[in-house]
Amino acid sequence: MIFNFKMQTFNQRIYSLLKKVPKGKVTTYKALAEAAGTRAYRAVGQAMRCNPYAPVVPCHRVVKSDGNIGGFAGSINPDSKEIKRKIGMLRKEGLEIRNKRIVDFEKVLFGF
DNA sequence: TATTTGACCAAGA
DNA sequence: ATCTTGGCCAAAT
Repeated sequence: MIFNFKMQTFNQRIYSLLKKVPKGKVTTYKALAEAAGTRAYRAVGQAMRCNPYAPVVPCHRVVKSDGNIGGFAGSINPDSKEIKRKIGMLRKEGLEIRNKRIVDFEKVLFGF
């Protein structure tokens, strides 16, 4: 499979919103959904899993509403190497993560 | 067209 | 703190 032209409208809205989140800040699945004018929190997660635009869409800046990390690269297991990579990226952007949680989570949330 | 499935959420027990 | 339950809604099957 080379190209897949499915799912343009919903995901594209999510992607363009997510691209606005600056380095050093994060957003949540819920916040993205609501900024897009919907309550499809879970569909946002699916949009990330299918994310075809790896570098331009910073999926690693999307976390859960309770401050937990969430999934990454198809993995949901917090101890997986994929999640560790996500944590590493966030740390590199200046965020502090302790025990799989964002420190001062509310303060680094990006406001749409 | 109908059912199932999530990188989710919030409230209870 | 952990587990369950019901709700949510777009995508996949």
